[in-house]
Amino acid sequence: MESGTPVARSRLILHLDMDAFFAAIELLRRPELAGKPVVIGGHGDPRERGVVSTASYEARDYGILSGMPLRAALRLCPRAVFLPVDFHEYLRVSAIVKGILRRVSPVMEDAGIDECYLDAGGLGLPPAELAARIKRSVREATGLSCSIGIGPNKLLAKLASDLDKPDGLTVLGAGDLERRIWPLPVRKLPGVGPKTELRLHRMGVRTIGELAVQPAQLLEVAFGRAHGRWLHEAANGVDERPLTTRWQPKSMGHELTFQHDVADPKLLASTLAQLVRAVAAHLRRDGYRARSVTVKLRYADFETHTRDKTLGVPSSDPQVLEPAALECLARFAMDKEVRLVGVRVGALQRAPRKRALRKARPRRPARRRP
DNA sequence: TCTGGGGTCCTTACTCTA
DNA sequence: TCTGTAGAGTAAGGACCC
Repeated sequence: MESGTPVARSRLILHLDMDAFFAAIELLRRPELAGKPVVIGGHGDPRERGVVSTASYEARDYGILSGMPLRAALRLCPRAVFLPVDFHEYLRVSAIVKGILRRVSPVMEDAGIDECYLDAGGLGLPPAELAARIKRSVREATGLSCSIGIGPNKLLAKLASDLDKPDGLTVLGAGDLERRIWPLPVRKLPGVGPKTELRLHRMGVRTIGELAVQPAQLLEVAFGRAHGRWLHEAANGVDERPLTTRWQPKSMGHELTFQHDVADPKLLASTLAQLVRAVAAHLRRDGYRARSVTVKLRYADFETHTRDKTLGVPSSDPQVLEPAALECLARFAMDKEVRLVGVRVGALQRAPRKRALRKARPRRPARRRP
């Protein structure tokens, strides 16, 4: 564990990350699986199409990682226990953890089902003690362990929480950027995925420290303005992003990967219609209307394309959304088999609130304009 | 031999309009 | 009236995150 004074001005941000969250919850429900390699993903059948959501630390020892095809995980460890994803249960536990955090500080950013940020400034407790208390509360309430990182901004707090996993607690202080962050591979930086990593490697940049000394202008030319600037600032530990305490959805969608590739246009259209109805129900449940509809197809060769349409009037009505989606579908080339179809609606607007529990009344005629 | 699903954000290209 | 252009809106794709 590290402790020291925060690197920059006044901010003190805490990042909490649950350890192997899905797998840990399943182990809690099935104690007999403790110590065994457990893989959570898809419907729990490793012969089906699907990927690994989370693997227990024992499964990770076999090289099983999140995002890996279930079939590949099965080959790496045929004796692993495969379980389906039980999202509802994970959401329930997630809400307990977030409730604990919100009671500590109202300035809390929900950053996914198993992680969040907290503004830990001005709470009157030394950072390490605060973190230890939170870890204890989470364990008492859920039986689960988490890792916590504390730093002067979201970026460094997140990197800190990853330095000592599982069940870790890291406070990054002055001088820790150069000593503890710069030696890390660039891939550890949020915003550096496989493509950016490869391009950086080709530039001879392998560590965050090597990235930090690249001229900002060079990175902006190579990666575009926004991304290039972020890479430069992030590598230097600079991150001014505020905590986002309220979240508004910008789009909603559903997609489905077929167990076997599909060539039948009727099956494709009926599947799309089902997905549209589900999305429309989602919109209505949450009180939104959408003005754009995007249909996505992934062909058997994994090539992925989208077609979209902007509606004249925002809607959550499946009778409006479905024809728009089918119109998009008709614009695709159908010369290859399809493995995935999806629909997403965007440009969301809040639907006017309905007066609930009121009996239907004859509608007042629309008022004439003067 | 394979590669889920739910999202966000950014870039580029194109079209329309003032 | 013609031409050039800036900006908004739209469309499509790519990269990334959990």
